[in-house]
Amino acid sequence: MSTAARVPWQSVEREVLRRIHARVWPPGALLPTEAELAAEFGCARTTVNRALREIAETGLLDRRRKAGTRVALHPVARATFDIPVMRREVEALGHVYDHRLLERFEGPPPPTLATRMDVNPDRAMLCLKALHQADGAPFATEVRWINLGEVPDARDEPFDDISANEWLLRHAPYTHGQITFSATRATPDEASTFAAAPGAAVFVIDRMTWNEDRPVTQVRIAFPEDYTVTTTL
Amino acid sequence: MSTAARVPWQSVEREVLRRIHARVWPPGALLPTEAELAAEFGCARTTVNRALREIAETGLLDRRRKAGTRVALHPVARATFDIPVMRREVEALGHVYDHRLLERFEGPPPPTLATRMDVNPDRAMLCLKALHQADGAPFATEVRWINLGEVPDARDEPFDDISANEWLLRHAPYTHGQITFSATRATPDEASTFAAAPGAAVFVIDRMTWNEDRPVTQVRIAFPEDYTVTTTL
DNA sequence: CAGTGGTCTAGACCACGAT
DNA sequence: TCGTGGTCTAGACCACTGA
Repeated sequence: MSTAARVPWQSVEREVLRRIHARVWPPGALLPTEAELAAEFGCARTTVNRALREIAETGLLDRRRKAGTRVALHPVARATFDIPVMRREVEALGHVYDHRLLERFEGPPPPTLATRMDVNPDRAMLCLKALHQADGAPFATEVRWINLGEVPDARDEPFDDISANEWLLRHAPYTHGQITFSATRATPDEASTFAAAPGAAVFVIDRMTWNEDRPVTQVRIAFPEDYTVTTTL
Repeated sequence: MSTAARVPWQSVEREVLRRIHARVWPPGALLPTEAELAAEFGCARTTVNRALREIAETGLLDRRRKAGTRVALHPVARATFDIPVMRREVEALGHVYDHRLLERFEGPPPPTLATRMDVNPDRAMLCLKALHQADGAPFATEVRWINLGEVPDARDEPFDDISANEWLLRHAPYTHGQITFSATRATPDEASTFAAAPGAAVFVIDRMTWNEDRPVTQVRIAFPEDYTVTTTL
């Protein structure tokens, strides 16, 4: 057997993947039932189920009761990214992390943000503008709005020792969120911060989080042109 | 019981998540063992295992034999993106998809690409430049290199009816790949295609795939500024 | 060494959904 | 309707790793 593996469900997974790649089961093909595969591989159906479920999670298999398991016709590439805490990302690159709080005030959020977060546009939120640095050089800029109705303690936190992101992770739980990647032109502030030409491209990560149905925070992080987000398939 | 759920392992998952969010088990806290939780919830240990394993996959729990299960101290945001076939993405937006092959030739790859893909820089590859359109308007530009040593059939395919991506999905299996997101300035070609100012920002998806250890294809897809990639946490 | 999670098994019941 | 996957259970053995 070419697919040596100590863990049975993983060896089943490998063999199934091998057959898919080798076109033994081409796109659209119907696989044998779990029971049949269990008999073939000499293991319990539970083990086959675990293997097929893992593959189905990657989008390569399409499983439906009664219809059976098919090789996906349009295998969507499903990529998982880890969005680390900025400090850890910088340190993982071998640099010394530092951050500076550039500006801080309480005020009404911009109308578009109030709409996006579904908050009262007249209620003041806490706005923080910060700069993340690697070895003393600008690494990313951050503009953050915090919903003081949900996180009142933020008012008493200076955010000079600890970044807002790290503080929020510890003090303000969130149940779900949304992340958006995009490219845009640097604002004049960003361009000068990054010592880039006016109108240079920046990579933007926009992130909003909620605790149940209550908005917690929204942040826009801008990286200079050479920044990339990478993952493996 | 607030955590109603027909499926037991999912109700265990919800209850554990609830306790994490409610700081019953704050970051760093040690959870009871699987056996203890199984006794508390009145279910089999297998069921608790399934629930905790699912949570651990999101990065919220840290599990180790003997050490037990702990709430992660630095919960990395783990986001999964679906990178669909362009046709489907455009159609999902309610537009009519179309694509045009702009240029096609065989030649040696750029040196940087040959290095990245680890191919012989003297062996010709197939280069395709294409434009993806939504309702007749430019949606994205694509520059693709195909390794003819691995996919010789590509030479005989006109790529006028079917996009290279869709054709490759059907005819050239891949076992793994790499995806990189970045922001950069539009090339003059891209700027004129998108009717944007010279040097405008574009969002770039760079993707390379391998079949086992043999490089299959590399593609750079550029989107105009208003394009975003979004996911939920 | 010993405690904890990781996994396997055999059998069972059930929900979904194609026909 | 009834075949298929989804899940649960009870018990078991084992791999890893902290003390």
